[in-house]
Amino acid sequence: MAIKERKEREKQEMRNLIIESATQLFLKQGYDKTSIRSIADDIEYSPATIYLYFKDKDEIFYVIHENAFDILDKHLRQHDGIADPFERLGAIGRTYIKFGLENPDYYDLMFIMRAPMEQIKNEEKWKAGECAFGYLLTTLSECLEQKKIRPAELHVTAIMVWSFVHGLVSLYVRERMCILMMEDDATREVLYSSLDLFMANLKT
Amino acid sequence: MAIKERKEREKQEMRNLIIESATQLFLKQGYDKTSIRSIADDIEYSPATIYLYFKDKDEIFYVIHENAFDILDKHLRQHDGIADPFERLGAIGRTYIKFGLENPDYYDLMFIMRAPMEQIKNEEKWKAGECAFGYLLTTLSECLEQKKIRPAELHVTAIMVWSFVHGLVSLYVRERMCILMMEDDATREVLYSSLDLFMANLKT
DNA sequence: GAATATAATAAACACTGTTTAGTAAATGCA
DNA sequence: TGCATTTACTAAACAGTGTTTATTATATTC
Repeated sequence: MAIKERKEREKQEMRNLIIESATQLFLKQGYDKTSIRSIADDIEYSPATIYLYFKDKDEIFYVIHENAFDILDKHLRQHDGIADPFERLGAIGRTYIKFGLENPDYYDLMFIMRAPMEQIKNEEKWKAGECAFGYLLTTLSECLEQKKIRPAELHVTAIMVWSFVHGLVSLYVRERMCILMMEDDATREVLYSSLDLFMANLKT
Repeated sequence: MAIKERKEREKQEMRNLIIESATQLFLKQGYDKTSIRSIADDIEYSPATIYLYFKDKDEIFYVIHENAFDILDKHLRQHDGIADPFERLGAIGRTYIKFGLENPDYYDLMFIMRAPMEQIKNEEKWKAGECAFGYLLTTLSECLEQKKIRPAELHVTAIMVWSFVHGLVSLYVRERMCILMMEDDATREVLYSSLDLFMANLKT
C-alpha cells in the first residue's frame, strides 16, 4: 500500500506549496493584503482548494508564525558560547532588536498581531515562544545567581527585560518612533543606545 | 444669515453623533467589528451619509484617537503636584500602565494599531502624542538635572522609559503575557512589580 | 469494468469600505 | 408667492474579503 504514503506525501507537498507562497506574499505585502485568493492565484489553484489543506487563514499564518519563532530562536542561540551571562544577555538583546528591525513582518506576526492568536492559546501553549522565553529565563537566572544584576523575582526580571526590548521594536515597527522626528538611521541609533543604557542600569 | 450658522452647527452635531456612536461601538466590540454599516445602523442613517461627514473610516477613528490622547493626558497630568521628579516619574508610569490595562481598546488605537496612522503622520505631527511625550521629556530632564537618575542623553532615556511601559502594556493587551501561565490578577501584579524593579534600577 | 473514494473547482453567501446616480426637501432670490 | 438652485440623503452598485456548498472530473478499489 505505497499509494497511501504517496498521497500523504503529496498532501504535505501541497501544504508546503501553500505555506511557501503565503510566506513569500506575506513578507512582500503584509498580512492584510495577502488574501486567500492571492495565494490561490499564485499557486494556480482555486481558493476553495486551500480550504482542503487548511482550516482557515489563521491556520496558514500559524505555521508561518511557528517558522518565524524557529528563525528567531536560531538567531538568539548563536550566543550560547558567551560564558558570562550578563554579556550573553546583552548580545541576546541586541540580536532580538536586530531581528525585529530587519524582519518587521515576522516580528509583527509573532508579537503584535491579533490574528492567529486563537491557535496559539491552544496547542502546546506557546511551544516555540516558550523556547525563546525559556532561554531568557535561563540566562537571567544565571545572572541572578552570579549577582550580576539586582536581586529580584526571576519572572518579574524577565518580564521587565522582554517588555523593554519588545517596546523598542514594536514602537518602531508600528511607526510611533516618528515622535522623535529623526531620520530613520538616527532613530535606530537611539534604539541601540537605549539598550546600552538599559543594560548599564541593570548591572549591579 | 443665521441659517448658515445653524447649518454649521447641525453639521457639527451630526459629526458628533457619528463619533459618539463609533466610539461606543468601538469600545464595545473593537475596531474591526465596527463597520461603517453598523455605525449607520446605530444612528439610523444610510452608510453613504457617513461619507458626507468623514472622508473615510480612518478619519472617524482619528478623531477617537485624538480624544483618547486627551483622556490619557488628563490622567498623567494629575501628578503635576508631585514635586520630586523621580517620584512623579514613578506615578506617571503606574498611571500609564493602569490606563492601558483599563482601556485596552483606546490603548490599542493609540499605540498599537496600524489603521489610522496615515492621518497621524500628517496633521500637526502627533499633536496630542507630543503632548504626553513632552511631559515625559520634562519630567526626565528634571530627574537628570537633579541627578536622580543615571546621566544619559535625554531622548535615549525617554525612549528607554516609554519602550518599557509600552512593552508591558502592549504584550498584555495583545495577549502575549499568557507565556507566564498565570491567572490574570497574578500577571497584573508581575507587571506592576516589574515597574517597581525598573524604577529601582533607574535610581542613582 | 463498475462502484467508490478523492481532488479540485465554479458559484454563491455574507460580509467589508467606498462611489455613483438619483430623489426629495430646504433655501435663495425674483 | 413661485421658481431655480443648493443641500441632505439614500438605494444600488462596485470591488474586495473569508468561507461554504454543490458539482464535476479523476484516481483507486474491488
